[in-house]
Amino acid sequence: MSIDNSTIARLLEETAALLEIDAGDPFRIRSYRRAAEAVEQQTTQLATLAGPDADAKALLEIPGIGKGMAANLRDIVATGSMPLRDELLAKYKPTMLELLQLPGMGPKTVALLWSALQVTNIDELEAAARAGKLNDLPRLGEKFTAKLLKGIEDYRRNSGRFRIDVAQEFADRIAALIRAFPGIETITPAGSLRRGRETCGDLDLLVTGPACEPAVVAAAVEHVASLPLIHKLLARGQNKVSFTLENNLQVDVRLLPRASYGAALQYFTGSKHHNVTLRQRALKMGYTLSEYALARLDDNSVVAAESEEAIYNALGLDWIPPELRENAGEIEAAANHTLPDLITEQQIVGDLHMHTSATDGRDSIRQMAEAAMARGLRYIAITDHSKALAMTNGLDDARALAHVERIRQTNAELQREYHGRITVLSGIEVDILADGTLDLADSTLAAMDIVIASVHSHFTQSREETTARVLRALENPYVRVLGHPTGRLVLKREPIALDMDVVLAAAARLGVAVEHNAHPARADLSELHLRLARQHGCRVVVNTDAHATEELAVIRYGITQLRRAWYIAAEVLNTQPTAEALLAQLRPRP
DNA sequence: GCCGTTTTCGGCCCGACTGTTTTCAGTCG
Repeated sequence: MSIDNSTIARLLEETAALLEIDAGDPFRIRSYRRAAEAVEQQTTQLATLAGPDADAKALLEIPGIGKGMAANLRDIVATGSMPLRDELLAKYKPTMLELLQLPGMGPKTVALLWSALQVTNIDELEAAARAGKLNDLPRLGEKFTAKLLKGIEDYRRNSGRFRIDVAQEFADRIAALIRAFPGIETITPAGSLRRGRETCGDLDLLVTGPACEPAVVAAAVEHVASLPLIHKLLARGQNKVSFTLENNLQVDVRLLPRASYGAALQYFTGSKHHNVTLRQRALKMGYTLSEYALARLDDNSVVAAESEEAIYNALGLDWIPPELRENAGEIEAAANHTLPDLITEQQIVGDLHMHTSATDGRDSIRQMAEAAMARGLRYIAITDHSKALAMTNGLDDARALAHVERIRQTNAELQREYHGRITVLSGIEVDILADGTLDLADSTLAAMDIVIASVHSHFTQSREETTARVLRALENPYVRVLGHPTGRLVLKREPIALDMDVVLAAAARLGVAVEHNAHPARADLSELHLRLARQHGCRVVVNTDAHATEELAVIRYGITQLRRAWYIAAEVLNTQPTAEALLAQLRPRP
């Protein structure tokens, strides 16, 4: 099988890190990093673009890829490596790259430890530190050693990122504690939480208000540094406090004056690459951009600082929604006034995937419907499990048909009570069996408004087998939605079990809608797949897959992913105003 | 190694914090 984009990106990133240890030209290193990111963001497979019979110019179209990098990419596709990487690996050990993950360890220190003590991996580093050998080296005293040993311990115990909903919960709790201090008015989570990434490596909280003015900020810093839920205080400066929580989530709190709120929000929201490009743009215009202000280079006078919008506008740009700030073309679009009107949570008026107490859900049909109505939805589909999922009390043909009757009845009652404000569609989530057939009879499926087909079992199949199975299921004319297509868990970096390129193309051709599951634990379509789905012209629905009324709230996370992938309302089917309009957009039933 | 309202050379983002320093290098975001 040919090499995939994320592997290529990893090799480039690895080369950049090795070059750094080798004290290579910082700008050359940056270009390798930039190329790695560009590769990661491509939706087309580079193996084909850089293959032997590909158009030589295709690679050069990608920003950040020039002549030299294109040659590297062709080498990687042909041989699985490239000369510079091989050369560096002959000199250094690949395990040295892991040392860079430890706090306080950068390329210079890794290089120093290697040349002085021949340290090549974490175990050797720990042994050297415990033996006190580090203290003889310049810059590395007792404090450094102690910090490093703790860092190694933490790294071994937990080197993960946190799901966005978990990070959000802690952000809310910490914000409530900080707000107790008089003179604090606004607390905004910035960083990857504000940008809506699937996971957060750490938490950035931006605090402002009268208590954050320079003359008095020390007291507020003291308050933050002594919060009860701090597990370990990492750093505390004039206006910054860093600490970890019991679960090892790192929190950075910054207290900044109101006058520079917009600049700070812009700066700490990132992403890093977005900010770098923005600052380059500022320089070209004779400005300098920092966390305090956009200022003129010549006399340092402030051009904009209080609001993000003022800063972007002064740079000749429309305000850019945080979800798009990844340096993936959003700055050009903002300059040309072609940023899309991203889809919003309010535009989603239906949810086509949820479970009830008939199978493994917690609440009744009526409870789910009323909760949905309270959230402003106009239609939902009840889609309980079918029999193959025995542990969920899945429905067989007879129970499924009886359940449809109950859904219809409940719908009729609700229609009367609420004068048509909510419509409950009847549906089912059927399992795609190992051979690609479904576990309920077609005659049963014919009774459903919505049939979602999902892969739930037989994960021992190969990627090719699973793909073939899904393709066969899509051929069943009753299937209208492909449910959580990848079965992916966000924090488990398992290889995707499906060839999504093939699956999405088939779904588009057959008119089967593809579900983007909104729950962060099951966020099936990654941003990359969402972009791919759009390229293929897929119909997309965003669903909660709720198993209880309160889970309907997770829709916001699904919307965020859609926004990050630049979706507008027209591209998502459950923005259709009514259940009838929605059904008309789905694959026609036989 | 990339790139061009500085276009084939000479640029390439900014500031805070830490430790072990008596003026700063390295790391981090």
